[in-house]
Amino acid sequence: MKIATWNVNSLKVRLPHLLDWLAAEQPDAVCLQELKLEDKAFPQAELEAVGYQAVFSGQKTYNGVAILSRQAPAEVVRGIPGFDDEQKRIIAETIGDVRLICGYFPNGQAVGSDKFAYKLDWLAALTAWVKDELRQHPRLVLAGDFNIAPEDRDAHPGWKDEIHVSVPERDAFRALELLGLTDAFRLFDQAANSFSWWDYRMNAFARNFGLRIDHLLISDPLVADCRRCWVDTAPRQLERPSDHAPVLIELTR
DNA sequence: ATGGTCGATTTTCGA
Repeated sequence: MKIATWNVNSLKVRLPHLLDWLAAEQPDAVCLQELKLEDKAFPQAELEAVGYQAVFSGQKTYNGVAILSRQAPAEVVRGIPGFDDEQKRIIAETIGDVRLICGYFPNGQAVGSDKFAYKLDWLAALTAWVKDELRQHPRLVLAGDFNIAPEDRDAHPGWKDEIHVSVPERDAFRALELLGLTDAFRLFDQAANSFSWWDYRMNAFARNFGLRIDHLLISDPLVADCRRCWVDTAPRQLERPSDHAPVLIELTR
């Protein structure tokens, strides 16, 4: 089983890249973030035509998440239960015996800002909910754009003391790991300076000035089954790309 | 050197 996460930064603009990429990689499930479209504009027919069922939670202009899957989705949840939020950032479903949670974590803008406070509140609510989810679903994947680079090696050296790498954000990431989740990427040897996001500005991709902020955290039973985790930089090299690259895991079943 | 680039919507905002 192959599961991916990709912040597409406008599904409308990126649909051709997504369709090409699905054909090339043949993932079993894909978590998408930053759809930036309303549900009525979701390209369901185009995705069904290439063999993917979709569940989605979108809004105009901002945010928006979806999960594509070959298998039929069950137990779909939209938003963090009990956390009142107009921003569409969470969708979850069960495929087979795997619980898949797709999140577009708040950016946070700047350390100490109102949006930063919202980010930390959101992370606390997410963590409490995922703890419950893990009790009910031992085989669980939490995937998405976390907007957190968990360690110094996950940020290019010029990115210091800023949003995405602050102590409170990294502590929140650790709190998710302490629930019994593992950063699948770090189960394996990886090249130095492996990132998943590069700013559109200042030629950041060509200079590999990036951050690793897109993650798949997996529960212990899935750690035993995980054979590979990698960033696919190919779509980031295309014309008019998303600023994020997809990240994938391959499970033995 | 306080810029730069995208995407959706405007007379900027969020990333």
